[in-house]
Amino acid sequence: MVEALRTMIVSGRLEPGERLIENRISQTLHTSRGPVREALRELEHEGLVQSFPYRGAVVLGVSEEEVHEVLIPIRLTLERFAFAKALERMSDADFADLGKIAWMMEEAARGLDLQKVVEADVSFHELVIRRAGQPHAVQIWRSIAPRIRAYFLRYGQFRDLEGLVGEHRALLAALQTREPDVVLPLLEQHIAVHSPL
Amino acid sequence: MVEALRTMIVSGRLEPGERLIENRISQTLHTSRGPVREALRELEHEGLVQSFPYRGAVVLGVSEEEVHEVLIPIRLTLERFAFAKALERMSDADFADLGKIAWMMEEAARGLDLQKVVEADVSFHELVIRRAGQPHAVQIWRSIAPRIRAYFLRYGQFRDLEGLVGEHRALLAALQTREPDVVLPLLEQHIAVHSPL
DNA sequence: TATTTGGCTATTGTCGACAATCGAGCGAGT
DNA sequence: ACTCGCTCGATTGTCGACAATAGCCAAATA
Repeated sequence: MVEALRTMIVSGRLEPGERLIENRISQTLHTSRGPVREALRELEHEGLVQSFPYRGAVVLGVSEEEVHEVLIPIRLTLERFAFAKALERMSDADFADLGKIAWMMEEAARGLDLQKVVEADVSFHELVIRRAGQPHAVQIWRSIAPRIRAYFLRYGQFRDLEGLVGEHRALLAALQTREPDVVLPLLEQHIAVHSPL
Repeated sequence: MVEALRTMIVSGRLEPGERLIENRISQTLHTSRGPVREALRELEHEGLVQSFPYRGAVVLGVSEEEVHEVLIPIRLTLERFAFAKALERMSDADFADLGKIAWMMEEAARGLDLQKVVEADVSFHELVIRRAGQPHAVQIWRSIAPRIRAYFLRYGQFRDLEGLVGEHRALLAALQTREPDVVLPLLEQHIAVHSPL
């Protein structure tokens, strides 16, 4: 139920600056104001929404500058650590899961379904970060990823989806070598180039 | 009202692993479950609490490894950017405010009031970050700072409080020169040495 | 004895109603 | 014309009651 509202915003159906009235949302979503409030708070913590006491909430935009100068560098710091940490801890089952995600991404790319591609992309990275075994790393990832995703879905023109799939396949292969010197350079290039996801 | 619960946790009155039952909390805080729920969600987004559907929430600990290998590096990335950005935008009134905070910190340090010292420390950094004019930077800071603060208050023994004050005075002076080459090295050293805050 | 099934309790999730607050618009006085 | 204060509508903040769920324990069963 929270998910519904988030996708409404992340997918860009709501424009930045648009007001979010709890009552109206609760009606269109056929629920009460309680869950809506929680969803709004969650989105606020994800930086997609800003709310003012007694005055409501508005959809927040993401500037290119902020993405490139704040979100991406932080993401890089986070993932560099998480990937290095996860290397030793990934099981064969994990690699299989990553392969499955890569496959789903490929399917979505073939169908030009940008939404699904991005979704798979996020899952891929989140799975690795989870395997780092550091709860706070996951926590921070969750608070940053939605913004990058929103930026990509809103302003990102259709890029080289096939190439994106290839990069994740390469990342997976690199992870399987369990060699930091192989994984980290690849990761940095992956994040820097395809800046958003 | 949210603040009350947060300080209960951050200040270490609640042990990691302790269960947080909405009903009990709402009673001890003389409020209803609604605000308590919101507070818990907020704390969850700040990484101080973890909650499981239909099973409640527990206080989360912060491991030394996570602080040093995740939170501090991310904080460094964030502040490096924010300070550089804020340099050009700080007004004399801002410098005056920073001076006031430094003074309050000194008072607290003299009285060995660790809680107040840390509070002033956080304010100092948040003010500069706010002046960077990048909403998302502030957002991320808010989601990271409470954890570092909690770590410091819980496990950090009384350190060189006077020295800490001095470092902030130096930071302020550096900011007033508006020279990145002066500020950034000082900042990096400040964060790295006094690892928490 | 091991296992499953059923109810029971503690706790969170959801709802609708009411209270508090903010800002806009309006009118009176200068 | 301008400012001050007031009322009023829109919206969020708070509350108490009820519904849904997960985990536990005992009883029934093989």
